[in-house]
Amino acid sequence: MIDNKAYLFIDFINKYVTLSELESKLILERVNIRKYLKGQYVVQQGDVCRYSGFVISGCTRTFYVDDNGEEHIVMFSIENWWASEIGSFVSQKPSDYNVQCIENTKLIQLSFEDQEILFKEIPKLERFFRLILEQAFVASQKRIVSSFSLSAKEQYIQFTKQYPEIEKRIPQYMAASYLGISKEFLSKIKKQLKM
Amino acid sequence: MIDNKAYLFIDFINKYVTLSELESKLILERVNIRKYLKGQYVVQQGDVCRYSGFVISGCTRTFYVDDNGEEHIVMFSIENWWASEIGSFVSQKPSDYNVQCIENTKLIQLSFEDQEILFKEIPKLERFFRLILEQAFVASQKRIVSSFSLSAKEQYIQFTKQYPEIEKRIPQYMAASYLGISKEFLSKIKKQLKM
DNA sequence: GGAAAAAGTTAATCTAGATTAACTTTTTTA
DNA sequence: TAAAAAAGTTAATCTAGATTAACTTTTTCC
Repeated sequence: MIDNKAYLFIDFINKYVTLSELESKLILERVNIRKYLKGQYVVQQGDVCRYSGFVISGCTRTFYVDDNGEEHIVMFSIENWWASEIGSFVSQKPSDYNVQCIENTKLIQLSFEDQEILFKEIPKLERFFRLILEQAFVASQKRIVSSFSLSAKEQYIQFTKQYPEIEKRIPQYMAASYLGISKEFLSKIKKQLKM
Repeated sequence: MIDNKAYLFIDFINKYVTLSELESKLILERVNIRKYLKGQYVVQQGDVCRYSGFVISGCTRTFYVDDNGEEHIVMFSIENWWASEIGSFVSQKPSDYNVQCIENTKLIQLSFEDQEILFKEIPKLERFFRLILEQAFVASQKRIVSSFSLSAKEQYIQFTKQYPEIEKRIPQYMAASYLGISKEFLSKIKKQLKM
């Protein structure tokens, strides 16, 4: 692994733990950069997620297709965030979700096997992932609470405040899907908010 | 720390990583057992969660009280599970949630400071918590998807299948709160399911 | 640059689940 | 063991948001 902004990944890890030069090198030797075009899939429902992915540039959505064929967006990932299907990655079992690029996207990828090797070589990576997961879990719990305690309008406002960069980059119907409301109703909400 | 079923905690950790005798001893020296009566609070909204807690016996609920004074249950914890407010514990900032015992409950508690010391003494504990958090995060994501893609009735059925032991032990209105529906509507659903 | 596709809007109608309120059953406790 | 409190039920009414369908605007791409 040579250039290509892979250092962004190292910088990100360094926000949580301190990597030595050698450790950074060991990581960069194991990761691959992969480019996807808008619309392409990183993981498809039913496939095993072989790589965990860190977004260097672009944007992905993780979504579930239910029995009625309807899509439900679980998360978006932009620069400096994860874009993998953790459930499938850690169990190496078929994924329940799709991960699709909604912009041209550049990912840093690390295979399950290489990640395990790196955990042995650099135990503090365990700490890094623990800290990341703590954050992710807390955010996920918060989203559940919001969906129970706020109206659709309040949830939309919260979403725009919490993730303004994401809201600007995604089509409106995807925001609706993320919030668990119909696109028509989100349209109505936005109209109300303008007035 | 002497007896009192604290070994359950060690057994639980050993499901994820392998502890030596010495390591087990180091952990047991740091933890405390604490007993709570039904109704008592382990953490109150606004307080900092000083201890992470592992349930030896009993049951807790973690809930949020919204601006209208309504309670929303985020999770239940029974034997062999966590009963702490992770968001507050890891940041050592005031908690958004209450953790209350809904049965007489015995917890293994570990202070934030002691946990950090143990992470240094036993780095594989980082791995243990990473693995636990992966599970918790995946379950949390799944709950979000269910709330979007299933009807209240389907969600209730899923809940009873996924957590039959919990469903048996909690009052029905708490199950409704966990599912994000009114107790009256859950009553209706249960009636339908009986016929 | 124009046609087709994708995204967004509007309005009418519908419905899952909330709310209210009166009531019954179960549990707790003095 | 009785009365008070907590939990659960039932039914009528209400509403946030879904659905449907026709339409407009924006984006894509030959």
